[in-house]
Amino acid sequence: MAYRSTDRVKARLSASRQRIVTAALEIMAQHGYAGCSVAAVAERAGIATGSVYSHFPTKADLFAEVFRIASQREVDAVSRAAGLEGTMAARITAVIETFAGRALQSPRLAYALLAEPVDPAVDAERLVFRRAYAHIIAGYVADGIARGELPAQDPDLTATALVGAFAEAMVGPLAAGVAGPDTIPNLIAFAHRALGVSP
Amino acid sequence: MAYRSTDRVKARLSASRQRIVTAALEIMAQHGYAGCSVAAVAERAGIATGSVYSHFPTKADLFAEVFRIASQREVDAVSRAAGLEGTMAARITAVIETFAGRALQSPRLAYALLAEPVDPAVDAERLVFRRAYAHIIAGYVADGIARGELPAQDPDLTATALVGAFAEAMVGPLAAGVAGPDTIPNLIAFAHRALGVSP
DNA sequence: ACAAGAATTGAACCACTATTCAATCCTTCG
DNA sequence: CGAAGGATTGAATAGTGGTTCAATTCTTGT
Repeated sequence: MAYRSTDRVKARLSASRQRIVTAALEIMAQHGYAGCSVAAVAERAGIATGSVYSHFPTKADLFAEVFRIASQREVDAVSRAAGLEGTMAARITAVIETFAGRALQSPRLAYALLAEPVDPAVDAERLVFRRAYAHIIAGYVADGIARGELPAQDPDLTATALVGAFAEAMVGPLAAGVAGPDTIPNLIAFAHRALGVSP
Repeated sequence: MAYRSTDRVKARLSASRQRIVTAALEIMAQHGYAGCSVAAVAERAGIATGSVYSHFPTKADLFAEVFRIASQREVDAVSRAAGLEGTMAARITAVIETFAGRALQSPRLAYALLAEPVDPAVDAERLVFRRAYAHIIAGYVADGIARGELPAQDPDLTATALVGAFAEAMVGPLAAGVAGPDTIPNLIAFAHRALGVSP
């Protein structure tokens, strides 16, 4: 027994793995999923193509993780922003401003996460992403109903429908690169009506 | 000049083209876009693989047409149903019942039209489909505002957001194969609130 | 220093499927 | 009928890009 992997090596491996994920994220933000060949990711990470496969069994596994991380970031940002607010109206405003603001900041990445055609295995991760959003919003809706701020409704359906509404409303602007100045306020007004917040 | 294509031949060609489109639609309804290899379409149409290419320059062109036709069918059905109604509330109810009812009738096809990963060139056609829905709804919304049934709002944004909401609310049920019995009524209630129809 | 074994390389491989095309079959018309 | 040209065939081709693996380089413990 002349070799057993040591902490230093383990750290290097983990750093390498991290660099792969980061490289994939950067390429997605720049050229979308379409630009993410394994070779391109490896090159940007500064390793050989084949080395990707000592960290991830398949490309789909790599991008499932990439989507998971990127999505979590978005969901966390929205959750954090909305959590600071007290009323339902303020919360949903924060959700939309954060979601839309961040999407417009990184339009290519947002498009990849929301709508770009991807491998079916990766698409599954996208559904998780959308459900995570819906889950947060459903919590707020249930809360709002309990506090009498909102009329009776199915929190899950409302939340799912709102997530769809937000995503669809952003796809056009994301493709164009900019949103009209009223897009976000209009979307907020839509959401307030849909929730039934008292004006 | 010993040959010039005659009407009978032209009819046969056009019938053949039609059979290709129909075969593609049937396979989509059965196995989704994923099952639609050119070879599979040709076999179902009863012709050789290569013959597809004497009717369509590329697979993407074929499926752009297939999506266009299938989408138009859906949009027409919704438009027809809603057109029979007078009030905004009744119209949007008809839109949702028709859209959701038809989707649940052909879940695999609906999933392919709405959400399945497809070739980017075909994806573009999907956007046209969604915009066509939005356009119809935007007309109703503008009408509703003019008649004082709805509060002031941006008809295009409301319509786009509603289309996203409908699609998102259907994706789960389509994947599961069935919708809970309250999905459609709840979605109708959501849309009524979002539009601001007076109760 | 050296042997054992792990990590890395990157060019070759492979699977998949859209697309092509030489050969063949049909249709038209003199 | 026979020649001209179009339509059809389906096996071969080709482009793409994920995945593999023999060779090489690097690490570790004696």
